[in-house]
Amino acid sequence: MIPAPDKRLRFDPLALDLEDAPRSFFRRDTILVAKDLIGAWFTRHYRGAWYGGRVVETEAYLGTGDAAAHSWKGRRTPRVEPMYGDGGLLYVFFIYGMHYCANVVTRLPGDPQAVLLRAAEGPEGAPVRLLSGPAKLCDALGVTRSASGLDLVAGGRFRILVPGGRRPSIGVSPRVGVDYAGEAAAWPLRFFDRTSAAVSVSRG
DNA sequence: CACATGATCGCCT
DNA sequence: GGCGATCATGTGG
Repeated sequence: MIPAPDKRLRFDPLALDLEDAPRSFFRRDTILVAKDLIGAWFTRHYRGAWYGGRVVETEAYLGTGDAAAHSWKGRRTPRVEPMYGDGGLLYVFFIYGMHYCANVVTRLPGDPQAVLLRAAEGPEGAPVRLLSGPAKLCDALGVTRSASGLDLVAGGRFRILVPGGRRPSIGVSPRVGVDYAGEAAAWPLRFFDRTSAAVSVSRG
């Protein structure tokens, strides 16, 4: 069973003019998806109510040629399997013995790329830093291993809702915590909302 | 089977 | 900016 989300993340999607991102949104180029997820809402439907936050920080993981990606060199294990699925799946992994991180799978089946959700802003009234980090985001929304592989598109419990119109000003930097990845550690694949106070670490 | 390590965080200095 | 908490996962024997 998936843990309950933090009550402070409850919100009303109807008040925000949001719509479900379609499959085609996720099948696009991973860097484009990572940028377009800034400003989108990562949401969870739980016991008749909606919970979630507006994504303000992401990282692109580019698949078999990216030394920082779990699918580097085609590595394919039960854990990583959702990355090999269709764009729009959720990929959750456990790290450091105590934390989970959530990724949105991109591209087509067999092309294991994804976008890590690093930080979000909760609805009005929620503590500013409640979702400011990939593990905190998962903790607050109740995202655990059992959510890995779920489809974000099929009208299920977890969804990505995108706003119309205006786009935030987006900053770019290298990814966090991937120093081991050689040349790939310097690639500019972290994206964030320049105006958000909820961005997890320094603003490169 | 055993072991090394990590897409982290918060607390300490 | 260093460190400990704490364990699934992958790799190698």
